[in-house]
Amino acid sequence: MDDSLFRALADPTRRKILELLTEKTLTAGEIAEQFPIAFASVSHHLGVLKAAELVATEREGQFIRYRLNTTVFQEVMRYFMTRFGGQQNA
Amino acid sequence: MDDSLFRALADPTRRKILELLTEKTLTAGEIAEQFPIAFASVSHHLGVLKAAELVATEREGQFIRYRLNTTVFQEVMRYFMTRFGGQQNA
DNA sequence: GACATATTTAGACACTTGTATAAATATCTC
DNA sequence: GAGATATTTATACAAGTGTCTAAATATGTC
Repeated sequence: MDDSLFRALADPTRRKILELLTEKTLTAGEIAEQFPIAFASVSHHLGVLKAAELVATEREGQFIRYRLNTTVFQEVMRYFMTRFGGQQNA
Repeated sequence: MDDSLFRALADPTRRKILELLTEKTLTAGEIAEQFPIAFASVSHHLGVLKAAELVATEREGQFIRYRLNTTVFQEVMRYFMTRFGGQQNA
């Protein structure tokens, strides 16, 4: 399991970004304006999420649109299910 | 969702410890001897895991026995399932 | 109590991380 | 091309993290 994945999830701002993206795709600016930190800081977080392949991007003119990469979430869930999720309760 | 939980999961040594504990409960020493780092460093990791309530402990004479706390893993899985499970984002 | 074993805690240190501001890059409109 | 908007990259810095060695605490044995 890739270390960058869990490290990316270890920051609350980044998890909030991911949660926003479950609603709909958003541009970098639309994401940034929902946080009290500098745009450049949000951009840094987006870079971390992208490096972990938790999100994917697509340029739309001057905007860059972010969307969840659901594939990687399935990997995360499979990680937990196979190792810790199994039979002990459910 | 508690931040300490994801931070605890963000280190590969700690994830390995958790995986060891899925097999069976282990004492601190039994865990530590499986890693190339100092016992004190493993003890630190165990403290992080315990603070995140991913593991629980029980004293057994001079030993301290660690076991998984499956309840918290269920919370992690529920987090992923409810937010990112099974929805497609165009 | 004295000593050995098991484990944690205390400092110290290098490295990483989240943030900020400023500069750079990309695209659009004129 | 010039200027405006959108976003990233560069740089710096305080705070956090993982590791170490050494010291402290807890238990068991004599």
